[in-house]
Amino acid sequence: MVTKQLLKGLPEDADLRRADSLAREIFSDVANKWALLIIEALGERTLRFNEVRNEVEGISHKMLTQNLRMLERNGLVDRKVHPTVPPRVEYTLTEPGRALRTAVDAICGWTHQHLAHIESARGSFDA
Amino acid sequence: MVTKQLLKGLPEDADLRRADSLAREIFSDVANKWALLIIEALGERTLRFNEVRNEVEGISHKMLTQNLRMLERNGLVDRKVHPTVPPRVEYTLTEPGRALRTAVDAICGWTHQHLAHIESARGSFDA
DNA sequence: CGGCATCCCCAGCGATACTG
DNA sequence: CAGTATCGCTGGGGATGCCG
Repeated sequence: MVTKQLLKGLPEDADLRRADSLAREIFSDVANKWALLIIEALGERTLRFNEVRNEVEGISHKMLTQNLRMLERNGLVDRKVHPTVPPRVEYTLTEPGRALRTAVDAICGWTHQHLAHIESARGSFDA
Repeated sequence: MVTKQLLKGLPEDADLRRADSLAREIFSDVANKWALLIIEALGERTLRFNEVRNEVEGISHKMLTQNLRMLERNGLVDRKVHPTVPPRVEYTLTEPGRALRTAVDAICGWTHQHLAHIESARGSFDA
């Protein structure tokens, strides 16, 4: 199984341990609400900072910068600064970013497909 | 696009607005590190509370209960209590839970496939 | 064993303001 | 317009202890 190391941890080989802890780190970076929503918002497009902000409902200026930095650092988004005045900064998904987006799409799709089931499950549970 | 409403929000129809806010809520529930790791840990298996705890590195007792409750409430995991002493509580993914798991698998797979790329991207960025 | 409640603390986040 | 910095709060989450 491809995820074995991510979950089990504690392989004996030192290189594997390093790779695994790196994988955990990346997973933690990426598996959070804002990061996923930003990736989904970017899609195939190139957006400016405030355009992303408008696409991602409820995100604060600060959270957006933080997450964009993190995604840039991990090579998931490309940040292009145009040296104009006023500044113009454009964000685009890189190839790895687009690859991850298909997984995010799957989650979004899943969410919509199971809305009804979940709503009724909640109904039963809350009773 | 299947995710349009999740991202754009503000549809004019009242029912759509409700559905969309519900979708956002579910997405926020599900798109977090611990929930995804728990789903991945369960996989096709049935695990007891402390077994899940052992599979999910670093999760606290409290976080595990909270997330399991949340997943149960949303109908993603089934919780079965055996009235024995000491108690025995088993958790299993429901059908929707297993469906979501394929998306989580994709993320895990993606993580491993891009380890090298990400590591080098970090190297450049940090310089 | 698993769950719930309580306490407590720190990091995460929002708000605000200032720079290029 | 975009980014950084600072401040202040609140709530997330860890630790602990007690029940069924």
